Amino acid sequence: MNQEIRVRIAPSPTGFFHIGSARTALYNWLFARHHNGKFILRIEDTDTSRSSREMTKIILESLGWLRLDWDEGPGKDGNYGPYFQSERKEIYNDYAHRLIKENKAYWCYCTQEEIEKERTEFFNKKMNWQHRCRDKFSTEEINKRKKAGIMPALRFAVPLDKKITFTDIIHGEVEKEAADIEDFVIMKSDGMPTYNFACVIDDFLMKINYVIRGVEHIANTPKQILLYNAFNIPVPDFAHLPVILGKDKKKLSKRLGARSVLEYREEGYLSDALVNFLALLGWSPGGDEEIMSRERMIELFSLERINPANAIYDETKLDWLNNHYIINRIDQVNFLNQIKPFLISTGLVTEDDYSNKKEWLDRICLLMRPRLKVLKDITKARYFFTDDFEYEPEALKKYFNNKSLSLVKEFKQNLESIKFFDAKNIEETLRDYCNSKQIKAKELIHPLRVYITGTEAGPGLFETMELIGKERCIKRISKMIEKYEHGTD
RNA sequence: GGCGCCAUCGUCUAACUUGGUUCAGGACAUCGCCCUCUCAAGGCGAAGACUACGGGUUCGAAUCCCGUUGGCGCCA
Repeated sequence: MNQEIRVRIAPSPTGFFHIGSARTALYNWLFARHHNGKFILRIEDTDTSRSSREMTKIILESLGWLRLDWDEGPGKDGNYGPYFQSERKEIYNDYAHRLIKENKAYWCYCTQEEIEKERTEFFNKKMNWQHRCRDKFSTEEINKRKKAGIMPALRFAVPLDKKITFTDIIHGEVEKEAADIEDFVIMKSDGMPTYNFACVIDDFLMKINYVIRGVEHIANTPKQILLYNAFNIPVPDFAHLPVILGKDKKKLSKRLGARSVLEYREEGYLSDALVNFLALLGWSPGGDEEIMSRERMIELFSLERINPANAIYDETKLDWLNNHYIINRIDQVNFLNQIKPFLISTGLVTEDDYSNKKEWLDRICLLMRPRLKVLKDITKARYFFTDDFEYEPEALKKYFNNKSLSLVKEFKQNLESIKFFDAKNIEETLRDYCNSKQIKAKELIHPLRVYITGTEAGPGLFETMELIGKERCIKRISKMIEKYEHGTD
């Protein structure tokens, strides 16, 4: 086929843009890029509410951060717009009337209560139930109902004798008897199209030839195929992606800990790491290759290699991947640029400080680099930036005692005599001192770290001290000595 | 209730299309050792899956078929 491949994502701006939507977007994007096709963004905003503008912005921003660029959609006009469903109402209406004219759709004047009642009756008899009400009411009855103000919904008249089959790229053959499908609503009584209807019309008009979406829509597909047939328009190929489940095996949702894509940005995940992680959640290139650049993923991606089983979402591997990306997959300059906003947003430094002390800040960040799961973890380095930090109770319990105090107190004088307070000289001084006292270096290093940083964990002590500076180190030590002597007296 | 989808280590997955090379491979997490001033990072290693269960086909099944169970979803 020489036909250009066109795929789309159609998020609705009612919820938020979470990782499930992001993964669907990613797979569509990878597929389009792999085939040099087009990736289209369509906003399903038929439930027009005030918040939808805001939500649309979030979708655009999320995709932008993930660098999943779309070829047509909001802000990027193509020849098949508009790309907001709310601006396409006339189109749906038009198509609906074509079906009515051909007797393929009919108005349903049943009330909600009547439908409910019918359904329970059938349920109780353990019978399959599909709502059908063509020719149910006489013309007089319909007029009566119209006068009573009942607004009708438009239902599609399902051709009962058919068996619908389609080949899903991920799941293979899927079959469904048309008789098992109710005469589903295509236009609601408020004049809005239903998902199945709008989706078919839009996909057709936008020349979408591959529909890649979540499995929750696999049961909608036969209905949509019926619509394609009714309009006598070409049916696209389908690929139904497995769903991402929470730890309790329920579908990931806001309530069950699904987080918005933008939250990952705020936490300090790298978008490349998230993309890599999401790609692996349901897809694998086949071998042992796991860490891949976007280019590599585009090169290797294929729908056939998607695992049909649902995946449980577990972020531990994402944390590892993100750390790996921070250390190995971005260069120093890029790392420094990316961490800057976190230094400021976490209140560690001000914008002014940043430009004044850039070199010093860079050295701290580089020291912390292998220790960062997310960029926000830079807050662990708080003791570099301010004297106002917490002393960990556990650390104090272990190292804040008579023995360490006398050592630190004495060593303080050696520190004071260091002329060039750099890591090398500090280390030399400390090791000389320990040799002369016949003790192991770590016997002094451990308590000293706690005195100066309040914690047992962190980068090498000598580099740490150099960056904190002679004066502040000595001040902190003095303060602790004083505190100890007062506390014990 | 009907219908549809799914089922390999705790998690993500490879091998399933084209049955034998698999007493099931990799990664994360876990545990141990090494490196080391601690924590990370890095190196090495261990443990972890009778391939949900039960049948069948076959000389041979994780791989093909059927059923059961469980999970997920659609119809409201």
